[in-house]
Amino acid sequence: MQIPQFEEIITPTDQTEARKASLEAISELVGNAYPNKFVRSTVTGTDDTITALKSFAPIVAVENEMAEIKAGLSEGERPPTEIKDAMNERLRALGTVRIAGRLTTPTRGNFVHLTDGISKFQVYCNKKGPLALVLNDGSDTLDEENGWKAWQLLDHGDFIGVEGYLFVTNTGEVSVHVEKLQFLVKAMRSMPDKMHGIADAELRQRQRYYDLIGSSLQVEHDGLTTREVFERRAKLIAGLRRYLEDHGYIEVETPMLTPKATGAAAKPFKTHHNALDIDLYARIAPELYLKRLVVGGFEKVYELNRNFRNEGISYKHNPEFTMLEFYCAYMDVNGMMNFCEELMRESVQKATGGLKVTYEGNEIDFARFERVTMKDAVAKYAPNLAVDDTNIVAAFDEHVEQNLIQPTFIIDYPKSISPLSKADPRDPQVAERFELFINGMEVANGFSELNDPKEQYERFVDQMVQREGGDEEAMVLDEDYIRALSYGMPPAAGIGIGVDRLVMLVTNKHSIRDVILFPHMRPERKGTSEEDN
RNA sequence: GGUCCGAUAGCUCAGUCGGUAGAGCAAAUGGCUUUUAACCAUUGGGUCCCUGGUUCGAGUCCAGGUCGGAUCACCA
Repeated sequence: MQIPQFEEIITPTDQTEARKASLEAISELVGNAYPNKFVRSTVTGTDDTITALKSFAPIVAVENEMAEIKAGLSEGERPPTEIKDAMNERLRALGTVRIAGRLTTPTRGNFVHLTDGISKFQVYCNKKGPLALVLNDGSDTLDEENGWKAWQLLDHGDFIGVEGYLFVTNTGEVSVHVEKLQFLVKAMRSMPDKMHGIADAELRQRQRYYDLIGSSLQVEHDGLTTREVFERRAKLIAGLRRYLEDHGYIEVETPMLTPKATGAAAKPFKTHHNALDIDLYARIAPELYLKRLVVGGFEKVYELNRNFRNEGISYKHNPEFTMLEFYCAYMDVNGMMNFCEELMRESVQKATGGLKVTYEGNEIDFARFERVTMKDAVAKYAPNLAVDDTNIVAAFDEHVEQNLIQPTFIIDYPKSISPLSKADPRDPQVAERFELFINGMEVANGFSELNDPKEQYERFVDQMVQREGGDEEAMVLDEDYIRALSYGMPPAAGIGIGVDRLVMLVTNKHSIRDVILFPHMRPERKGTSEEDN
């Protein structure tokens, strides 16, 4: 086995060497340069994160008042000392603060900013002191000389913890005047460009941590920072969960490793269980498991987790993607569309604060969802095309899909391509099924669930025949699912929602890889030709 | 998988007709020490993605490959 050397992973450069030297010098001053903890103050009432402190009302008030005063001053004129003194008295009354974070600016001079990844807080250090240096055992000594020495050994990107009092600067920024300095960890590599962040998409995705650092240090932004994209993603997902919980749905987890890959039309990943000596497949959909639970009496059930499909990668496809799937007993396809609209409205509102989002120049309005039959949609966008049951889906894909910008439910799918869906009572060739399209992307797929075990069996058999005929994505017969249905599944509607795509829409990201923290990529390879085996 | 585009310093990017490898930020050294992306001066830093070819000479031209991006196909 070839184990790479540390230096092969952390390739020495002038930057790493300089930082190594600075780390050694700091170790001489403080002992172990990797302390185990830093306890933050609770001036804000809770843990004083930088974000909490930055948005703390008394601090915001001082900054706002200073901004007003400064607006009345001429360029370069300093605010009156009495006013500043009064403010500083208010700030000092808040007590001693202890905050920690990453240095966002090189330490040339007395001022630096610390960030917690979201907000920045300014920190001031004066070599005239009083300044204490905290040693690794937590003890500290008043020692301006060593304290200032340590301060100057700090590098852009290091983590420090500081203790001190709050004051306002001439430019009106509330800052911490450092009285005690504790070194927390050294950043051994240089930080990203502060104006541009990480522009290289490959670097951004392979080293998301570096991208996140870069976006937190970056001075100016167009659109959301990487951090904000994933916070918005979390809010959207929390909103989805909240809405379902509030409406009586229960969250479950069904197998990711399954003996049969079925419940959707897709190619699976295959793996092997050694102890049982059986092949298993990463699930392509949780659908059939969730409906087994409806049989068992879970009337409202949902699962929000990953599906895996062994197919191409594109701006809207990642091999593993997050799907929200849920089922509701006694509901049909129309009830499900209504519920889906409300669910999306609530969640989008929670994530973005509104119902309208701008996506690649289009304004998408989640307030209105249209419902159009597939036949009418094709007739509208390809009026001169003669369509029948055999070519309508192809015609739809080719001529209609990319035109559906505003939220649109396409309804009345051919039954032949909907093997788990009930037929429309008015037309046996049509399925009670919809797909939701937004900005030309399929975002959701739902239907009235077929619950007649005999008919479901026959639909599976049709699929198996197509499979034999070479359609690798035709569904696999699941015998236990037929058995489950034979115990009786109440009428029910179900839906699958592509969460990543919904996140793309609310974050204005063109690529699914920008809304997945660690998207799938080919393994990195060294540029040399020496690798073999 | 097809087509098009790209890869140069830690990061962001220039590099003209094929003729000694460049800038800004970051880093080092010295100065400054209430500053708001970039204070001043000086210095160091390169497998120009890899392999091969053409040429007196290749970052630059050619071929093959690697990785990435866009797009098409398939899928959600």
